[in-house]
Amino acid sequence: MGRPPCCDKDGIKKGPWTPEEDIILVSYIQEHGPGNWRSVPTNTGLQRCSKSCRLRWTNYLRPGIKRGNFTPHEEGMIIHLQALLGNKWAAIASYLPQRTDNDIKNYWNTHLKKKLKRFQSAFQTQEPQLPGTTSTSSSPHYKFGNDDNVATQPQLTSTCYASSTENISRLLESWMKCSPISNPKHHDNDDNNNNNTSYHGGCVGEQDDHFETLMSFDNLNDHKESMVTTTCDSVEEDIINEGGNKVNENIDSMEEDDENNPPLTFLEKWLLDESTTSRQVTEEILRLPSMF
DNA sequence: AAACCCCGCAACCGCGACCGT
DNA sequence: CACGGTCGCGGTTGCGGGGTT
Repeated sequence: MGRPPCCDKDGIKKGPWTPEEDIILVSYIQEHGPGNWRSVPTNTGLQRCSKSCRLRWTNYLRPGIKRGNFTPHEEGMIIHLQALLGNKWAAIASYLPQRTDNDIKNYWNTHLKKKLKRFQSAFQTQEPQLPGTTSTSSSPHYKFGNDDNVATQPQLTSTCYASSTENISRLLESWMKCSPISNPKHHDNDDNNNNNTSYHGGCVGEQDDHFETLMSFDNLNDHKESMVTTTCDSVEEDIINEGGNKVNENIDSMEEDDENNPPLTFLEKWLLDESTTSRQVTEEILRLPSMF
């Protein structure tokens, strides 16, 4: 609303981050924890705006990030959640803690959206009745599925980007040796930690596993609870606000079955339980694109 | 081999929400 | 309650790499 961009100031650098900048940022966050982004450029001397620092951290430097291929299961989750929540990438990302919202958004826009178009155009004449659905028009988001090529397609080829991460890892290694991991002071803003759901273990891209080892400070796990609560609330709100419009009958029936359970419970059950009907629907969808 | 085109991804931008004063 | 500052989210852009001609 007329507020000038935070990055308009002179001397604020834009564009790709250098490994050196990454090291500075990571070192600072290791010491102070994520959050209070406003003070990051000041305290680190980085010629970046606070937004840029936060973005760099959440989308690339944050530990536990998985890069590269999306598995069919991840794809199915995204399809499910997009159908449920719409373009709430942050909410979707909270169910795929190793993926960033940006990653998911990009993947949706570059892969899944196209598949939707292909699928819809191909089925405009055929109007298939998906199992478990009463009407294809009532659940339009399900009108597409997995392209075999997508999951197997290498998405992160060897680039200077990956080598940058390795450089950072190398440089950080020496830093870590002489700097025992401090206990980052948590900041009040829960939103800062929305994506910090998996700082421990998990599979990361091969170029990042070294990095992850360096970055796996356990105390960040404390942020989990607030994230889950937030997600639960937002999902519940979405379901209520939209009157279940985006939720097909399978979910409605599940909701009735689980009406004593919190919404998150049934949603997670729906998403994760391989035996649920809706899961079967997705599997059906995932099988469809082989014809394209 | 060079030029061109397409695609994927990292980063930026603008806006709304939230929080403290 | 109003206002200003900060943060997070979603949409968009632009660059670089790979593929094609």
